[in-house]
Amino acid sequence: MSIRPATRTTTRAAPQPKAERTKERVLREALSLASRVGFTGLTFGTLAEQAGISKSGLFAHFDSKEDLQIQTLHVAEQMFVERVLSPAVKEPRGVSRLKRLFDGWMDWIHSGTVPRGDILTAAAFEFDDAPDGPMRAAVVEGHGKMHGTIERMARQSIEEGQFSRKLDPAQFAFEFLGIVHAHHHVRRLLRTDLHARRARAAFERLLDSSHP
Amino acid sequence: MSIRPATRTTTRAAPQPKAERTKERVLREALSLASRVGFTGLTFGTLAEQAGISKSGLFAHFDSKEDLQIQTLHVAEQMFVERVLSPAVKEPRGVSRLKRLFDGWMDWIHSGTVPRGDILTAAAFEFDDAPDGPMRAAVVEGHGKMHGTIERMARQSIEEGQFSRKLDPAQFAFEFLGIVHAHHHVRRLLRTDLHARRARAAFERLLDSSHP
DNA sequence: TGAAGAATCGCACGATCGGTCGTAGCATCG
DNA sequence: CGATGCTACGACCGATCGTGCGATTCTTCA
Repeated sequence: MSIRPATRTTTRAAPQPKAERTKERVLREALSLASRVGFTGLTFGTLAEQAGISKSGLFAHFDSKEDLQIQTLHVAEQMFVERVLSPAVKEPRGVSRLKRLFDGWMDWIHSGTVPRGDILTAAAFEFDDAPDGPMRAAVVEGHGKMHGTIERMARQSIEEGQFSRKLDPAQFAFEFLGIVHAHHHVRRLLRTDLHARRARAAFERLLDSSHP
Repeated sequence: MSIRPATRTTTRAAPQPKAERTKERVLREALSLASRVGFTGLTFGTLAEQAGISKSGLFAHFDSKEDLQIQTLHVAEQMFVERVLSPAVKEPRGVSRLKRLFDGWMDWIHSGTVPRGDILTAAAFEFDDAPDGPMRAAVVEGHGKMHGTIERMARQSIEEGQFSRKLDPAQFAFEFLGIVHAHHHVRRLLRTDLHARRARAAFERLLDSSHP
């Protein structure tokens, strides 16, 4: 929200509070809309309608649809950090931190508040076969960061003696993300929460076979 | 290919070979196109261009875009059965059959021929958040069949004494499909084949922890 | 070969998309 | 308070989408 648009290259003026307030409101609506219809379905027309603003009025805040998508994605990432990552990092390093991350992620997926569902994983699914572009790059970068974070946590678990020294942290991260993504996918495809326990069981199995 | 369109409800006439030849060719092009741009990107305009036929000429074979998508999907499913499922079922029941299924699936994903990549998993990803409709229903049905098949193979592995009696076949199927889907996703997102070995390692780990 | 009917085409439609532009109103600040 | 310039608006554009329709060409078979 505090990101200044790249177009504001002229003598940086003092913040225009009015603009920032509307932009914040619009981005909130954009997040809600994108979590229902995806980032591709995040249309200027529908967003304008939902935010109670004119279509062309949106262009005062976003240079293009791509710009709108990326800014909305960043808001979502910020929320993910606040709600999932930060609480996890407060746990002591090692397995308990990994467990907290997984639990928090599950809660994030099933959260009743905006954004509904795991909008970041949804974005990754949506843009994995998209042509190159800033949005795809942003999604790939987010995935890389997440993979790195989990890998690091796995490595720390080895150092703490909770994971076997033979464990490959990158392999662990791949499987961790795989479980989350598989759950996300089945949940959306079958429109049921029944598979949360399957994901948990898979995670437990992953932890079991990682122990020394 | 042999599917007679539902519209042909009048006194079933003798087959019109010309139409069937064209339709077969068009469906081949549709499969190629859909594996590159997805089923949503499978457009009458671009398909017409690629197949060397006029846009309106396509409507002689397909009632609507949905009809086109579903028929293309069925062709892909048929190919999957021929190339992956049938060879696997030729193996003796039990673990070897499961291994053959997994290996065949991996080969199918990396196959250089049309369709490129796992178009069925791609369809599942594409329509998991789509509004209800015939195409989504077809995708869900395909997923259900696949899940059931793997579940059955896991159950047979238990009966053969190769899997532990405590194993939950449905959990096994969830994780099997999860590995394939995770691989598919990462492969598309990062545009690299490096993660095939990660998927294989995950599958080996799944088998290991399923043994009695 | 010629008639019947299927296969295909050209053309146009209404909707929706991302995006532009000129302008009016209003918030901000000297 | 009044000038400045940001914010928001309505109208509009060109492209593309799925689809309908009447005309035309080609296949098939008696």
